Amino acid sequence: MTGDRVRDRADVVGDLHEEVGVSLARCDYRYTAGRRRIVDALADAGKPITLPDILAAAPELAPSSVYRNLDVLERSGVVQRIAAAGAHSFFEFAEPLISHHHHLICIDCGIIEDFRLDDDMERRVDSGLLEAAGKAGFTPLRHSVDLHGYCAACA
Amino acid sequence: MTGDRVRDRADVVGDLHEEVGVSLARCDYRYTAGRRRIVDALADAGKPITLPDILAAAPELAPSSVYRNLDVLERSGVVQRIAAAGAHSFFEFAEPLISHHHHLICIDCGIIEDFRLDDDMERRVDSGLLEAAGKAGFTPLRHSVDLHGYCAACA
DNA sequence: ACTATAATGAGAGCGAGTCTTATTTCCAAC
DNA sequence: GTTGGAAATAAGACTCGCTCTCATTATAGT
Repeated sequence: MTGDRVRDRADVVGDLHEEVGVSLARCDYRYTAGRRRIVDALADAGKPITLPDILAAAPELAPSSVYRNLDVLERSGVVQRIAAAGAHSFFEFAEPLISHHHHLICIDCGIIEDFRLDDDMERRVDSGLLEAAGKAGFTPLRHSVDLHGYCAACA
Repeated sequence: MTGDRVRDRADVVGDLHEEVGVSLARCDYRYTAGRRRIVDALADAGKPITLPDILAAAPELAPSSVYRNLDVLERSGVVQRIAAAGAHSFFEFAEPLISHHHHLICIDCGIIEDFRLDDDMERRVDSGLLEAAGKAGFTPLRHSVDLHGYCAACA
């Protein structure tokens, strides 16, 4: 029961680490303890977080190393950066490590949360975007749909 | 003929300036020559541009003044800032000065272009987003749909 | 174990953007 | 017109998120 749930979670996290390890190895990067700590912090958060968030979760890490490793993880397709104006960037797992989703961005406190569109809607959006891209001679790789407004806490 | 076309364009730009002036006045800001130059640069570009772009179009402007005025224009609802990771922010007219649209963002050269979805698609996307926002206790103000990939020049 | 290669950590360095302050411009009242 | 007060400007100092450098340390592969 409780034991099983813990076991399950450990397995899921174990799978995550394995997938990350494979992604890193594909680019000739090593999966070091520091990188594992970053991945743990991202997994624990369950939403996009900033460098200070990561340092708060793993104070033993050197800021410069975290920046470098986030860059390595981004290059390996493990994490994705979300740019914020005049503030810290946010980081979260990239697809396919995390299922396709979009962002709720609070224009007051800056927090970013994930949300999913149902498959039908997602397909329609995607085909609409593909069409628009084709007309513009654009080769699309991915799309992002962000909702800007006030989160439950700031409303 | 040619004269008429020029006249028409001048009228459109005149309307733009008038609208901007009203927006600024509503926030007790003045519509100065420097701010007008920025608005002209944005109008001439017809797509999101950066501070260096604005300075290239209007070298007589002081960078600090342009930054300050972009901030004023953003506060007045005239322009909108588009954050870019580790690079200059992009600026363009906000709605309703420019019709609702989305962005094609080249992940190679960084250029940003506008595109429109047809009204039907836009409505569907919007209702889908509203529903998702409601579930999360989020109060949405606006949405952004960006397509990331390679532009015609970089493909 | 040995060696080549990658990763780390501390701090210097970079650059986009903001703040400060003295000066100038604008508008309105007289 | 002149004058007085409020807003805008310009130049540069400054902040801060982030990257680079480099000496040191850890990690494979042989």
